[in-house]
Amino acid sequence: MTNAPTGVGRRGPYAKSTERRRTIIDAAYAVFVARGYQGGSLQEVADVVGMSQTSLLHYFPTKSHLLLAVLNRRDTVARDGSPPPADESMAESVLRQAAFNETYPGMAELYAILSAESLTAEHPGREFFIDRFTSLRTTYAAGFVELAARGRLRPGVDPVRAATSLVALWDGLQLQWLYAPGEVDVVAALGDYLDLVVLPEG
Amino acid sequence: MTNAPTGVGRRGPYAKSTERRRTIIDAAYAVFVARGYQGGSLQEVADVVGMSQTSLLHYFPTKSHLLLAVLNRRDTVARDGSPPPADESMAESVLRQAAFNETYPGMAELYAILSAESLTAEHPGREFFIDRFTSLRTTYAAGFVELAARGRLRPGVDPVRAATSLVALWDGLQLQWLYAPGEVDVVAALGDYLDLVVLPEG
DNA sequence: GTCTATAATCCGATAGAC
DNA sequence: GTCTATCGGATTATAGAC
Repeated sequence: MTNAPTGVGRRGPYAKSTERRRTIIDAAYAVFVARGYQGGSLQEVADVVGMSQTSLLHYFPTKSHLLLAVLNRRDTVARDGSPPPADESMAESVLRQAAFNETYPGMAELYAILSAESLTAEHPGREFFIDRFTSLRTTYAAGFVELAARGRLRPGVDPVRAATSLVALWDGLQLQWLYAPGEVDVVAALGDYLDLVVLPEG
Repeated sequence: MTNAPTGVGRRGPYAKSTERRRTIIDAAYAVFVARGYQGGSLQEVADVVGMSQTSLLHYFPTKSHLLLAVLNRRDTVARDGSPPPADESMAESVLRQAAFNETYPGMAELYAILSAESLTAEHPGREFFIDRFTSLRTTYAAGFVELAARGRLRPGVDPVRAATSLVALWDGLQLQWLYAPGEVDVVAALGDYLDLVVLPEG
C-alpha cells in the first residue's frame, strides 16, 4: 500500500520507514503470540522494538491497525519452507504445510489464539477470520470436487462438508498439539483423515 | 467445597451465600463469553449482578478464582437436556451432545475462547484445559478400543489418534460454526467422521 | 520521525467503616 | 456482607516540542 516509489527523484526516507514498519510487525507478532491481542500492550511491543510507545503509534495509528497488519503479514513468514513441488496434490500440500507449522509453532499459536479471541464482541480481527474460514472452505471444497471428478473421492462424501471438516480437524489438532506437543501428532492424524476420504490412485 | 452444612444447628447464612456465589458465576459466565477472560472486567460482572466490585471480591478473592469457578460450573448447565438413554453408544452420545450445544451457543463460545486464550503465558485457565483435553482423549480412546474389540472399528484406525481427531474435529467445527452458523453443520460433519471410522453393526 | 508529557480511563486489589 | 474510598498501576491515545 504505502510502498516506496522506486524510480527517479523520490528515493527519500520511505524505504527506511517501510523497514521500520516490518520490524514493528515482527515485534507485535511475538507479543500477540505470547499474550494474545487483548493481553498484549503497545508498550510491550514498543519495548521489543526499542522505541517509545508513541513513536509506534506514528506507524500504526491504533492498536487495531497493528493487529490487522500482523494478520496480513502471515504470507511473509510462510514462504521460507522448501518450495512446493509444482505437481503436488492437495493432500500432499496439506501434510507438507502441517509439517512446516510444527517447526514454526508461533504461527499456529497466533492463529489459535486470535481466531478464538476474535469471536468476542466488536473484536477487530473478526472480519479477517470470517473471510479466512470462508476462503479455506472454498479452496478445499474445490480440491475435493476435482478429486471426485477423477473418481478419487470416497463415494458418499460431500466435498463441502469434507472441506469444512478438514479445516476444523487441522485447527483442533494444532490446538491440542500446542497444549501437549508430545501426545498429539498433527501430521499423522491429518494423514489418517485424508486416507479415509481420498481413495488411492489408479 | 464450601457448601452449606445441611444438618442440625448450623443452618446459618450459608445457604444464601451459596446462592449468591451462583448468581455471580452466572454473570461471570456471560461476561467471559462476550469478552473473554482478559477482556472482561470484575466491574462488568459486578454490574450484571448488581453489586459493587469489591463485594464481588468478597466471594472470589481474585479474578482467577472466579474464572476457575466458571470453568467448573459447566456441569450445572450441561445437565438439563433430555436425559441420556442408558444404552446409548459413544457415537450417539457425541451427536446428541453436539446437537444440544447448538441450542446453547454460549457454552461452545466460552470454551472456544478460553481454551485458546489459556495458551498464553501464565494464564490461570491453562491447567484446566490441559487436563480437559487429556481427559477427553482418554475417554474417547477407551470407547474406540471397546468398539475395536467388537470388530466395529475400521481396520487400520488407531484408537488414540481417532480419539484425538474426534475431539479436534468437534472443537474446530464449533469454532467455524460460531463464525458462520448457516454454513457449518456440526452434527452432520461429526456424523460423517464417525460413519467413516465406526463400522455398522452386525 | 522521535521524543516527553500527559490526558483520560480503566484495571485488580486493599483498608476500613458500618 | 456490603459498602465507599482509594491505592498503585496499566492502558490507549493525543498534543506539542525538537
